[in-house]
Amino acid sequence: MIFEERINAVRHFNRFITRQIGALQEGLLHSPYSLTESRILFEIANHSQITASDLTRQLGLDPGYLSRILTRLEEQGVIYKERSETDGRQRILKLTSEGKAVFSLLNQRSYDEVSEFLSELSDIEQQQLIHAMQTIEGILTKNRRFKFSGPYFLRQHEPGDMGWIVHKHGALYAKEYGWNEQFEALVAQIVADFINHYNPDKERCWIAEMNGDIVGSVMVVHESDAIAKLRLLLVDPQARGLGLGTHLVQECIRFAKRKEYQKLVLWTNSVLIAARHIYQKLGFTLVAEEKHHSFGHELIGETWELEL
Amino acid sequence: MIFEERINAVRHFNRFITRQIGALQEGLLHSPYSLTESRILFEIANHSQITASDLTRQLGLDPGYLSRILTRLEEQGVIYKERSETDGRQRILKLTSEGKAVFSLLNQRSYDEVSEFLSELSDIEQQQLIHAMQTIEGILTKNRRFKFSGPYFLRQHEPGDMGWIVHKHGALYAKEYGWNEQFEALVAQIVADFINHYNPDKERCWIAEMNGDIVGSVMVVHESDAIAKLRLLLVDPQARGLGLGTHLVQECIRFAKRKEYQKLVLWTNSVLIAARHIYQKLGFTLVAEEKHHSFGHELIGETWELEL
DNA sequence: ATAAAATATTTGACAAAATCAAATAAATTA
DNA sequence: TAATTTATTTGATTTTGTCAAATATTTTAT
Repeated sequence: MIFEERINAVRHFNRFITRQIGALQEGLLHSPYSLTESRILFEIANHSQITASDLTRQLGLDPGYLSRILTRLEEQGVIYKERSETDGRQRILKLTSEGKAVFSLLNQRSYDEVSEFLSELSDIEQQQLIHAMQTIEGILTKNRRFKFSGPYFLRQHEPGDMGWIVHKHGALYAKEYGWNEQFEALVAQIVADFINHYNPDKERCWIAEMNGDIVGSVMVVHESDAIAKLRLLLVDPQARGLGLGTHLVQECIRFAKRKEYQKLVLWTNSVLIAARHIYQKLGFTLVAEEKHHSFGHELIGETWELEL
Repeated sequence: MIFEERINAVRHFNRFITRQIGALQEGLLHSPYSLTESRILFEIANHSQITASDLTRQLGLDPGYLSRILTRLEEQGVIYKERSETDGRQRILKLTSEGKAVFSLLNQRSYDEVSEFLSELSDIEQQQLIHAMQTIEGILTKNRRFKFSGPYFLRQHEPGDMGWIVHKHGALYAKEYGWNEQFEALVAQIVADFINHYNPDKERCWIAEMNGDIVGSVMVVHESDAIAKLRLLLVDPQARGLGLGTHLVQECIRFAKRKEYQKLVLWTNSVLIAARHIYQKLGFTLVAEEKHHSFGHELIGETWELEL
């Protein structure tokens, strides 16, 4: 197939999917809520700490328009707003118990609709369809030209995120470096400490989300009044190459400066090449190395520091 | 992957593509025309005989809304309306020369945008993407649940369609039955005769379109004042199983009755099982058979008739 | 051949969805 | 401490879309 035909094939698909988009969401349509309202309810239901500005980024909506929709939903008694404790400008959005019932119905209808559609396809067709959808999503998100307003966005942690961090570290390092479950245990210990001693004024965790999936994390913890420690930097393979790792570390540096730490330190291992590059590029210096036998391998641990 | 995960994968893609849809059409967006207007201009530019009601079917728009958009486009001087000669209620929509310039610019911008996006992908990725898009389109259009307002629609022929009929007959019968180029020559002769002696009062050709592609055809020609002949019934493989063949033949029967023919006849071959089924189901009877050597094969020709 | 039904398009009256600019309050940076 | 940025809200307005009814023609039924 020559290049020109490929272009036309893509344009053809664009026209096709534009026509289908209403039909794809039909399950959400036959309800007193518009498609946009349903999308908003879906996001609120799936995040315990979401704010209006998160929604504008995630769904690409105008802030004023969104604000009015949220006010209406609040009047109808499906959501309520709570003043954020870490930032007085923000309002945390949550479903009321009535809202949960409403969402559950919408969600069920959409689920059933897709279920019914899928069940009419053969097993092979189902596999082909899902594989094709994942291929398209993968290729479109990797390519920045198609970003809406950044392919990913950062937020602070909320319940459930810590489990993701542990799971992802365990799975990813096992797969890429062959590390054993001792590593997952170490990560579990770190997040347990973070939760138990969390001090919002001095510590922070960032979660990166892309298309509704969590794709990255990092945290800054209090070591002493002068020293902050960066921990658990992770970028999911599906989000690599987007500058997400750098963005996360920059966020940590800005936070540490703002909170008047004098030094940001971190511990890593020499095999983690991609992470090392980021630290180096952002001005960290390697101050110590030591061999250790951990996670089933011979490793070289490294301590890096950044004067703020 | 278990069934439940598949459902969630599809729903995830639906949310993803809903977000992306604006970005996908970005090339059309930075212009004085809205996405809907651009889609309308695209359809008008690509059909020399299109009407407003065709557009409502193709694009799924409200007739009143569409009428107003068309009036506006006419006031702006990009399109004009012409009374249809075969149906006084219809207005044929066409681009003015200014409209052609406007469309050409829009079209070029959209083309360039996609071209630039594609060129940033590797050859493998391009192939994967296009294959995935075609897979999705194929599976979604075959499944009636996702239809907008019927997966296909019928219209009368317009310039360019006859070439498609010849090409498609040649390619399809060569592929499925191994017929040689003699067959394509015969088809070419038939369409040439149709065009040269076309009598709108007594003859008609229908073209079926689906997602912007032509996927089927059939024609009724005048044999004598009492006898009409059905010719060149064709259904593209991508549209099989939708009842299109039956629909096309029914259209022919209705037309022949209306025009007060007493009999509708047709000639076919015994190997064309699917077509035979349709004729039988709609009341045609087999009145004659004869062996003949044509198109490189030994065939049994059949004559079918329907009393009207 | 004529009356009734269906189709293509237009128009009027509205409602819903979305945009833009400006205002306010809190947090961050210089 | 002042200036800037960010999150949210509000007012004014435009765009987009829906629904029902009207008109002209064509098609179907009798």
